[in-house]
Amino acid sequence: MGISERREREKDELRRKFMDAARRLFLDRGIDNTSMRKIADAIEYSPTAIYQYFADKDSLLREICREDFAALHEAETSVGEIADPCQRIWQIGMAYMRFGVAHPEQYRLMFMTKHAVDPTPEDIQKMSDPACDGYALLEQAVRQAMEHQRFKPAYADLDLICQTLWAAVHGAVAIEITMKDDKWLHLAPFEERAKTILDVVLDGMCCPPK
Amino acid sequence: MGISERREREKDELRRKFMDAARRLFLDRGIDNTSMRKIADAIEYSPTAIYQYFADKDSLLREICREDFAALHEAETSVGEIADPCQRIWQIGMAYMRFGVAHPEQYRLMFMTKHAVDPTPEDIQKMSDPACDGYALLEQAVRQAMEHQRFKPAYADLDLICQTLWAAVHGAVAIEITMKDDKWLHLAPFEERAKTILDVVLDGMCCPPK
DNA sequence: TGCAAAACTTAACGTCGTTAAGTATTATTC
DNA sequence: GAATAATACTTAACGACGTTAAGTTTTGCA
Repeated sequence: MGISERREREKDELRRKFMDAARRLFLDRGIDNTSMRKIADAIEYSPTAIYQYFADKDSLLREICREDFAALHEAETSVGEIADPCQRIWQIGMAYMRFGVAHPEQYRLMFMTKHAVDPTPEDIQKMSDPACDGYALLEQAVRQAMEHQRFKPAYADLDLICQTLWAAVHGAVAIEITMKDDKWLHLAPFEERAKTILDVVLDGMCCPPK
Repeated sequence: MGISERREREKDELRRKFMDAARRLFLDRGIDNTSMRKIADAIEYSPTAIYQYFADKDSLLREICREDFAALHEAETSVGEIADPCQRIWQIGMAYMRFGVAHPEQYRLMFMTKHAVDPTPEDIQKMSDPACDGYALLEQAVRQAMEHQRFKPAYADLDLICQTLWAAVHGAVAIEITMKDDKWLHLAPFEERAKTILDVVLDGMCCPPK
């Protein structure tokens, strides 16, 4: 039964080619200027061939998005082990923001676009695993900091702390992505803004190690 | 010469009607589901009639956006005079965020969409006037707080402070707008998140009044 | 009343996402 | 090994989009 396996393999390969072509075009020409037709054309297939591999454009986008989440997660874990939990949060935040500005098109797709996705049970499991999901990773770091009493008494809600941190870094990235070319705004250099917001937020929430 | 004045008036009225119809549709059906054709149809004109009043769809969007900025500014000024400069910043921030979540489509257009606008000289003047522009209003409040030595010594750059505040509130609004319907996220109630991020950021940057 | 300009419409172009029908190619069955 | 069934892919088409060009009606003025 090696035949059907080869067929399977070929299908996977073509699927891969579609996704790679799509991602390439997204990055090169922007997501809005990338049509199904252009994606197919890039690998010399007819536009409708895509629909044997992806239900529609949104599904294709979602699959690419899924891979990007994995990439972000890797960027976040690349900070490695850091003893001080607050320092660790700081580094994760910086990794997040650097990823965002380095991959603006992906970031826009991941966090600035509404997707009507109903996550599969499998997704849900992955998402609560710090080894897979970026948010879970942050949660883990925050939980550690909480255990070491590194947050001021006013900040005791795990979700709220995480979402506050997330809002801060997301705001910084989103503003950079959307506004960096705007003439009328004198934005400070991004690294400076990124570091400042993390400093400020952590300074606002944390207390020194006992 | 009353005739040409009446004509002028009529042009303005029709222009208004196009803009009102456009905004109505944006709010009702979302910005992406609103086409030039539908806008024209809504007030019983042919699709191409619009192009006598607006160069293209983007121009129409920009004009609507301009009005929304005025509305946001009004929301921000409605907090009134508050003696304590940091309290004032807090209130402006809350007004900003409440505006954002109350008018998500507009907010998306205003702050989450890239516009390649070259501001006119007139625009530039308006934008530096706290009586017109929201960012200038924030800047003014921050400047006042600086004058009263309400920021920690580490935070002495006006632009950086403003942009840090902005990133925080923008992040909160943007996450709410984009993610509020996402199943897999347990977002805390918005008001809570909004208040927390302002508390945290101001707590991180400010020191008590001398 | 005739004419020029302005306001508006119709028709069209090239784009898009997507579906349905058709055609090759491949695997399976006799 | 030829006939049949399934798979993979293409062609053609639909209805929608933003926008332009050409045509038509309406209007103001001589």
